[in-house]
Amino acid sequence: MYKETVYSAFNLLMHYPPASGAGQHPQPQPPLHKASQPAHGVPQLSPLYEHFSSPHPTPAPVDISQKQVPRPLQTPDLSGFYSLTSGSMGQLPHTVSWFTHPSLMLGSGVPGHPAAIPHPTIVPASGKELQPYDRNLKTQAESKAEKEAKKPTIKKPLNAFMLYMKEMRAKVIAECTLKESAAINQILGRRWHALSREEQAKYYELARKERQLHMQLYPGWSARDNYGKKKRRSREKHQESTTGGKRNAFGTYPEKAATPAPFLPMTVL
DNA sequence: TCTCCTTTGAAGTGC
DNA sequence: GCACTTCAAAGGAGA
Repeated sequence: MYKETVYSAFNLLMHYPPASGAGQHPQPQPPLHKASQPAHGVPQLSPLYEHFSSPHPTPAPVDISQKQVPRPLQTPDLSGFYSLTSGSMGQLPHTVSWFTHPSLMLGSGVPGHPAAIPHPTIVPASGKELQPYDRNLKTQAESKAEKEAKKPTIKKPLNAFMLYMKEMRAKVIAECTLKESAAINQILGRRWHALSREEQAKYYELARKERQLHMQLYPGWSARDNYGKKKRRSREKHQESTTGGKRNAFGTYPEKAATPAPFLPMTVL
């Protein structure tokens, strides 16, 4: 099974090799707002890749009126949203994600909201559902740190690529019979680079709206709040994986790819 | 059970 | 202002 997974991913990557060489991170694309053509270095699609590539239809203008959709006063049915990859966003990628994305499911988690339903971005730090208070287990011995750890965590809003991954993951899994997320994410990363500016713009716009909404819902929240809540691998290991190289004698990573300037279309205001 | 892997982008930190 | 770090999602693999 694992072999199949590896072979599948390998075949796909061989047909759509990294722009900057095997094992390397693709070179950052020029800022999209500066490029009128697909970024330099983006390889032409092979027939195989074309098979996997499923360009989005020309995006319809984002319907801002979606914001006005009445908020549910009862527990929202999250099934559609958590089965997002099986349908909702895939079918209505240009309008629905605003309302169906986990962190955008309004009507819950808003302080003082009558529904008092936890917002989907709010999860226990453990990542598991909150359980009723257990008197038998809770003692004074429970450390303050542990209590802190069990406080609900407000997640970061998803960026454009994360929104894209969420929408396309199921499709890649179905097409490639892959299940391993690391391999799937590699494929999605290459697909992302192969998207047109317009297609990417759609996701940048969704991400921008999500950030705005997140700020409105949680005015005092900072990404720093979640720092240290995940145990991270060693820095050196992470750097080697993200730069494709080891630290030099100066302790730096000379080939660190610069982050392309974000593309912030002003089409919807 | 927990962490890593793997991707991009946003945001935080440190100098 | 730049370079670097962390965290968002996902689920299999391995310790």
